[in-house]
Amino acid sequence: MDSSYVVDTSLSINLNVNPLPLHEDNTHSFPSLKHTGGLDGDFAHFDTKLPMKQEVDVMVEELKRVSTENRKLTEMLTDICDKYNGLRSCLMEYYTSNNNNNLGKRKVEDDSFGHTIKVKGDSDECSCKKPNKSNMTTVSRVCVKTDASDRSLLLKDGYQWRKYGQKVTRDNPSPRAYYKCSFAPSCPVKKKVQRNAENPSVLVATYEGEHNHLHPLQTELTLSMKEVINPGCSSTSVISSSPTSILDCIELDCAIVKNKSVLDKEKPITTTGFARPNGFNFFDNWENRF
DNA sequence: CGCGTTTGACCAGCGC
DNA sequence: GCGCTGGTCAAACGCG
Repeated sequence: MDSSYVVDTSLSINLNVNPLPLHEDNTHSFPSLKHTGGLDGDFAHFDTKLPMKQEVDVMVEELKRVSTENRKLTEMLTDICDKYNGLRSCLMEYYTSNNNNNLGKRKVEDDSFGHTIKVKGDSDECSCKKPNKSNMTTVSRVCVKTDASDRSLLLKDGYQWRKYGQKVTRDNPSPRAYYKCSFAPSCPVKKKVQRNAENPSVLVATYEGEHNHLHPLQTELTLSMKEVINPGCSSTSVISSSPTSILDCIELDCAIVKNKSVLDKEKPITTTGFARPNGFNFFDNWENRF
């Protein structure tokens, strides 16, 4: 599952956006394609050589072909969404089963992916100072390499966060910033962001709790999918926006999944394509969107 | 004027 | 009980 999960997210899908050259008869039905000159000249040729009725027939045929393509693309999009949801479910099941195996331990050293760690009675860091209010708290850690000269504690992940505190801790000279999720008023998720003590260019974000709302991009995706289902809405907007949103969501999961090595060795991601040594990382992609 | 950030004060848990 | 520490609150401030 893992390999397909990653491989299937590539953009190598043949959307057949411009299939005209593949159909030999297109050059017969649409004379302008016979030439490589400017559009004006082609259409002039088109206008002068074909009778009106034949021109209409050609355009109707072209319209049918585009409609068919549009339908196929919509089906592909729906299929991709289904596959994505299926893979996501598998991933969540894997997390759940993996966490169940670790319930006996007081502290989970490492889950399989370093993504979501169910901790019984305590957070994953700071072993001991304060017990959590609930017995089971979802805690995840994400390490992101940033520009060493950038001293900000801003870490964009697509959600909306409100900073409510900053503190210098004893074991780390760099301050720790405290954030609450502000996308939904009742969302209990908190985030702590602090630079790695040994490597200040690495931002360590600790997420506590689970969002009780969809990811902002998933919300957008849901709305877009409704447009697909609703025949009254234009499909062009869907085609232009949804696939990137889907792939972005997949990229987010992939990036988090691949943080296992980061959590194991406490060093930043450098090989996934989402984070690079020069400070660019996949969060920059998110930042460009918000 | 609304919203987000900053920052000092305050609170609670833990060790001695 | 006291001091240390991490976490949270809330008034002040800045920005668009």
